Amino acid sequence: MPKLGMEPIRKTALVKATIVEIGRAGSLDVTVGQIAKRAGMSTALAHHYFGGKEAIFLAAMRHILSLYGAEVRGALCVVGGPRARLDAILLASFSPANFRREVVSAWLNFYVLAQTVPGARRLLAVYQARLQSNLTHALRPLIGARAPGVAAALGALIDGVYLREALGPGAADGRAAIYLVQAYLAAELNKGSGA
Amino acid sequence: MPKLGMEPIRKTALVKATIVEIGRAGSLDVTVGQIAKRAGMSTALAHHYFGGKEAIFLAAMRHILSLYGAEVRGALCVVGGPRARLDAILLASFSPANFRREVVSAWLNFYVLAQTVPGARRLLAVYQARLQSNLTHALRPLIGARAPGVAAALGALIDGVYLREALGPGAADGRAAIYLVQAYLAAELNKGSGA
DNA sequence: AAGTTTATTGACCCGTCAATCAACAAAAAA
DNA sequence: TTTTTTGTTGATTGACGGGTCAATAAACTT
Repeated sequence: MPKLGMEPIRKTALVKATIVEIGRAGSLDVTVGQIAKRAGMSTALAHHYFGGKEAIFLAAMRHILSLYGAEVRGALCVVGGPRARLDAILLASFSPANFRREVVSAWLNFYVLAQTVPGARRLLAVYQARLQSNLTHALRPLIGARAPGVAAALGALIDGVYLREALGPGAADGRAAIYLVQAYLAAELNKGSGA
Repeated sequence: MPKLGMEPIRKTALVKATIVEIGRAGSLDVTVGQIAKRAGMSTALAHHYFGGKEAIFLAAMRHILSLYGAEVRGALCVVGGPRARLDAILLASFSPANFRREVVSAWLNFYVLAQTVPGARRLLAVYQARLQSNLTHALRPLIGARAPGVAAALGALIDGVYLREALGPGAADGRAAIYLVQAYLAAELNKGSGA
């Protein structure tokens, strides 16, 4: 009973199923069969629409990234002042959604993939550049020329804190992460006015 | 021509071969056969000494971690003042050895493994606790009670900077990483004396 | 009605891989 | 010297996984 216009539906179903399965496995050791089954179709169909396993993974990564991007954009377009913009970025970066098991697993494996798969590396560069740009714009009114450097550090700090929070012993707590990064921000802003 | 006392030799050969192969593959998609071949023995022997693939991986991770620990200890035992101790930790953390492809790959896959393999998670916790302890001890004379909090941030920053440097576009540059972290340190120390 | 495009699958092929085992070799112990 | 321990491997196995393909069926076109 093939209905027409199935392609986008199947593709998104596969992408979502892929993220879930990566979360379950904690790695990319996920078979096309598992993904297809969870998405409610045959393995052959998954191959038909994506052409191969790697393409499925990349589509899933793109999806994760676009979700995060949307969250940041959404948070940014509401608030006004530069300081509030920074907080909005932090809030979006450490939102509970980003600490779900599937998302954490996707990110970690994304890093692994970025070593060898050019597509993944490009995607990662896009994410980092966007974060850098957002942070720099928000920082510029506060610290002027020092903005790019601080933004770089801030971006790295966000990644590092995320890593530790996600792999830490207890349940991930976004608030603790935000608090920690805000303390760094306070130090940098203070330095600007003090020196 | 079996000589006696082969076990430690074979085991270290396997561990080193494992790290090399992980670096080559960029992932844990490495067969016992590849590892054994590089180590100059049969797959059966690898199984004989380690009992299974996961045990080989964990041994390799332990090796990476112990190398890093030794590097830090070595750097620490030479210098005197608290500020110099901090720099020593940074220097060891961002030494060229840590940016070799195999080491980067081992770390990234270590993170992935830590999600699901308890042994890997424990190992990671040990590393983080040791770093935290080293940093706190070095920071205490400089900023007193604020030391633990700043150490946590510093640890996260080190991980984050490492990640970006290792996955960045160009060749990894430890000096840039050190410079970035030192800028953060300056801000935090300045804050302490300024407020 | 005949032909084309889209959707879909079960079955299959080919390769790979972790793990096992039987067997052999040399040194050490008895 | 016989036995046991240690070292070592080739061959095998059992399972699995990615990818292909032929075949089927519904919808759309002419």
